[in-house]
Amino acid sequence: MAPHPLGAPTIQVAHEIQQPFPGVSDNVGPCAASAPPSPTRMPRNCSEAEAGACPGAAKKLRARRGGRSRPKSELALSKQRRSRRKKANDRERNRMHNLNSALDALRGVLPTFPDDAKLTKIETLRFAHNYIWALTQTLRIADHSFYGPDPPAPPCGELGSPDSGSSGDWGSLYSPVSQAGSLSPAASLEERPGLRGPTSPACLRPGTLVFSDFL
DNA sequence: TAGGCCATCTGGTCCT
DNA sequence: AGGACCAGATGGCCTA
Repeated sequence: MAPHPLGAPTIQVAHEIQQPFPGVSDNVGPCAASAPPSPTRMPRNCSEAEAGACPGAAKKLRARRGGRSRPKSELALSKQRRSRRKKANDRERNRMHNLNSALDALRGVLPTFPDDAKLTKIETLRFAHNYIWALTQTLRIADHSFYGPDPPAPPCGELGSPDSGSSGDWGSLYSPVSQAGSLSPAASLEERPGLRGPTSPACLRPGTLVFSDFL
């Protein structure tokens, strides 16, 4: 039940989910909000070596070394480790389930046919990225009534370019109606080698690009 | 059978 | 201390 691609600008939320994306607020950490998630997080400012120079660091260090904690037997420690690991596994599983729920919610608002093969995770992200870009371009074109300069090349560098080499073609974007039609997955259905079964709209440019151009 | 996708486990790092 | 986040490893399932 995908909403109309060009429907109301309000974000449609998955039915059983209260928040637009479940767990989003939980996931909005320092990385999500401000800085992009780095492959390796930067080391903390106050390392053990710098403990003396950092207020509170010595206290933290003492706590980390378990200065006050009661000595435990090897068995108890082992049991505690297993228990903690099990709980961490549960949390991690739940976290991934939440992530998948958000991904499903995203799939739900993307214009695909109900009987389409489920988009993979990476396909969902790339498709959403380009879909948003295409909608943005549509709005921009509508705003400028085709008087403005050519729209910039699709910002698809990282997620896959829809054909950045011919960005000028985007100046002749279809009307919203025809775009809605172009969003039909059928447009590039047979041209999507990477995806099993039916496909989803690739580039919102009917007939010129295949889905894989976006991935 | 190889390759892609996925779920899960795991240990490390950072944050509260 | 415990939770959140992340990335690597592993094994199962499916398809070409």
